[in-house]
Amino acid sequence: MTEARPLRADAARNRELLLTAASQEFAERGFDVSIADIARRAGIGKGTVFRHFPTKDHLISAIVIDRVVTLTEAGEHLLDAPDAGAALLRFLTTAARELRRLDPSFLTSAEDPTAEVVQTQQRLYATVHALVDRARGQGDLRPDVTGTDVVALMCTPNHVAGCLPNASPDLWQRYLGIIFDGLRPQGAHPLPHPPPLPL
Amino acid sequence: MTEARPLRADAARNRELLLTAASQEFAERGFDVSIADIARRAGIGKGTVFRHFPTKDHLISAIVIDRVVTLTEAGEHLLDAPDAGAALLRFLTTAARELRRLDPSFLTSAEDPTAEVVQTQQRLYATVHALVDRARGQGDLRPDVTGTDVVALMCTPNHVAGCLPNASPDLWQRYLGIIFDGLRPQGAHPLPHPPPLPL
Amino acid sequence: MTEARPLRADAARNRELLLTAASQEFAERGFDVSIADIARRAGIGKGTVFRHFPTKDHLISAIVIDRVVTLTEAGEHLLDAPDAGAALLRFLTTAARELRRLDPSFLTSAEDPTAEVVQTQQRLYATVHALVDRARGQGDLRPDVTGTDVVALMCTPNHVAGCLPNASPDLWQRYLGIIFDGLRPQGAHPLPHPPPLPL
Amino acid sequence: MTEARPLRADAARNRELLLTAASQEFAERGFDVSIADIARRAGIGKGTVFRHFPTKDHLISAIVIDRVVTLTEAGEHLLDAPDAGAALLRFLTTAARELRRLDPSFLTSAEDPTAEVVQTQQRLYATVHALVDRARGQGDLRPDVTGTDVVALMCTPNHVAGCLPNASPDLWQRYLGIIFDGLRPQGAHPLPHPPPLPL
DNA sequence: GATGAATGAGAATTCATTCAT
DNA sequence: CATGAATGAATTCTCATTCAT
Repeated sequence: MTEARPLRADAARNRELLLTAASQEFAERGFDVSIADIARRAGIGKGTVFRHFPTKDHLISAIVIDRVVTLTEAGEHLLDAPDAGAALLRFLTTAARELRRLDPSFLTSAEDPTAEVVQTQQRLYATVHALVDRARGQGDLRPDVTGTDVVALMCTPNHVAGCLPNASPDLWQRYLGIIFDGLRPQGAHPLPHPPPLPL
Repeated sequence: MTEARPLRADAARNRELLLTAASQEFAERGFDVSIADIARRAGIGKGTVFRHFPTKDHLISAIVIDRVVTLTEAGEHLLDAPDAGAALLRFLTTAARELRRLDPSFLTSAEDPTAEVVQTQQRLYATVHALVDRARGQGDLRPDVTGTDVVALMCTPNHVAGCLPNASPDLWQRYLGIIFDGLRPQGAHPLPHPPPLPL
Repeated sequence: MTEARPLRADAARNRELLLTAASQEFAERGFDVSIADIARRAGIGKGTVFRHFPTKDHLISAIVIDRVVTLTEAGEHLLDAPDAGAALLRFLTTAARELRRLDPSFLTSAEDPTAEVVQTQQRLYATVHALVDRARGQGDLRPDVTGTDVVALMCTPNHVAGCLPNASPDLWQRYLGIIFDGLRPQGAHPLPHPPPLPL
Repeated sequence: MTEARPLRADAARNRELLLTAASQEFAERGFDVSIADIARRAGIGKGTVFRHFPTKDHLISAIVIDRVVTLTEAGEHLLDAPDAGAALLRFLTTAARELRRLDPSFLTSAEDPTAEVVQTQQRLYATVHALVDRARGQGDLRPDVTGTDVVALMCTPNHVAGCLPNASPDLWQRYLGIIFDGLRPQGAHPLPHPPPLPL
């Protein structure tokens, strides 16, 4: 689903180094880091980056897609869990861990999204919607919250933690706790704005 | 401690035009907009921007400081309000409206913060802490949430709304509602991570 | 027809330096010279080139257009000359002098030609066709040669001379003489291939 | 003086594939095509290209030399033809067909020409001079034209045709016809510039 | 020998910043 | 003071060439 021809051993290793370095740089410093910095961190040449990904955007896409697919698969497994509320919370925990600062806006706002991007997106959305519907159905989620809301909220815990310097690396868990409490039906106040259009 | 020399009338007017234009550009397109675009929008020359602010970062600082001061003053006024919970909510509403995409991380993460930056920051933090303490004291806020948490959460509603393409300009209100519900004491679940160090 | 707002004195001077340097570099080394080389030769910064012309192609266009317009105007004046054959020869002499190695293929093969490019082209073609028709009408040109042929032949003398190392700078005149003799009706042999499509 | 060691069968085959592909690419798209494109067209690896030719320039040289040798041999055969004028025309026809866009300027303008290059060049020049002398001697060529002139004119027909977009692949024949008429003694006008130095 | 992955010099282009007008 | 022209560092991307497999 991702690879076609088997990569040579060294190329595969470099690809991993590259993806790791890029992931970290993107997570730490956002998508504006230069390819040169990524290459340096990966310990490979600048040109090698472009051999693996024809464009910086392709690299970003690949990383985001990889994370999103992992996340989506985790979500799909959670659809079987008996406790739908706990499943949603676990999903959001995984989301925060996987996505870090790679907010899905990159997926949604790509200029001319690849078929792969579109499909990845939709699979994610469908999964989130299903998780949300189940949780709502079991009374574990406030009724006025939609799947699209939850998609938008996925990266929030990291973003909040990122606002604080010297934050502990797990601080996001705290904010996920707060936000998830805001999503529970108990003590929910009516929301002042209608839900966003579905993606 | 702050600059005091009176500006010539036209210079003062240009400064206003510039600040307005920069505010809007930053809010709409982030800090990556070019100085040229800002100058064009302000209807002034690029060089004039640098006469008023020696550096793009200084301009950003000035804008952020301006917003933060406005916000802080609003917060200070709200310290008198009888209903501390409502006051905090009103404060966060103002914060979302004022700050848009200018998250305070710019303040907290500046390389070598000016005295002015530091002071602005601290006045804001003090105010938020006071608002938070009052709300907590009145039982309107869950007891395990700190002022620092609320500082970090200030920009969240905008950030969430920004994850959705074609979002209504007021969509942040919806997410503020959710988050604020998460901050209420009713139905709060214990948080899995201790609070961050105070700023 | 070329400029709109009057340029500042120094900018105008730099523009001239730039156009001159670019002309020479293009003429001597073809369109592949780097912008850096052109800037160096002009004694200006690389960035300045892009202030004057948003793109390398725009610079090339500007130069070619300038030359072609000059040439076209010369051609238009020659339409009044009594001796149409001599007029055509004089036109081709001017063409060789003006165009050097900037063959019109740049005009004809631009990706998405500007309105200005298209218009410049067409004015040139119309002029050449008129000159050719007049010369043919007066019996100074072999009847099987078209205006399009002459357009294509315009840069030939320079190209031939360019094949020889250490050629005298006026050597092209020799090859224009030979080619022009080939265009005369006297002793013309039937051509083995039909004329090209009109441009 | 030329390499003699026998190539392994497959290596010899690859060399042929490479030369063919490179010839075609150079002829169709000029010397700027990338080695990668040539290798792809030849169906061999990029590295193989460099095993056969240490440098892109060496490859170009080899191609040009190959063509020029072929052409020279054709010319040498034509020295026996009874009609020297027709022989020269046939030679120029072959030249246009063989050289396409590979103008001899590559030979003459190489940085530090190989012994092989020099020798190839000189054998060509000698042949052209001989053909020209014979033709002139038989009264089939204007007396003021030299062998060097003809060398320089060899690629002209292709160059002219190349100035027109969508030209028929044989359009060069038309321009060879015109140029050859310009080389005939009938109706020749005195040339305005002395002949170039012999090569 | 053949292959294609890796490399880094160089190209076009952008943009914060400086400085002549 | 205001302006916008000039500058060069930094960025993305290409491609000849080298080298591990």
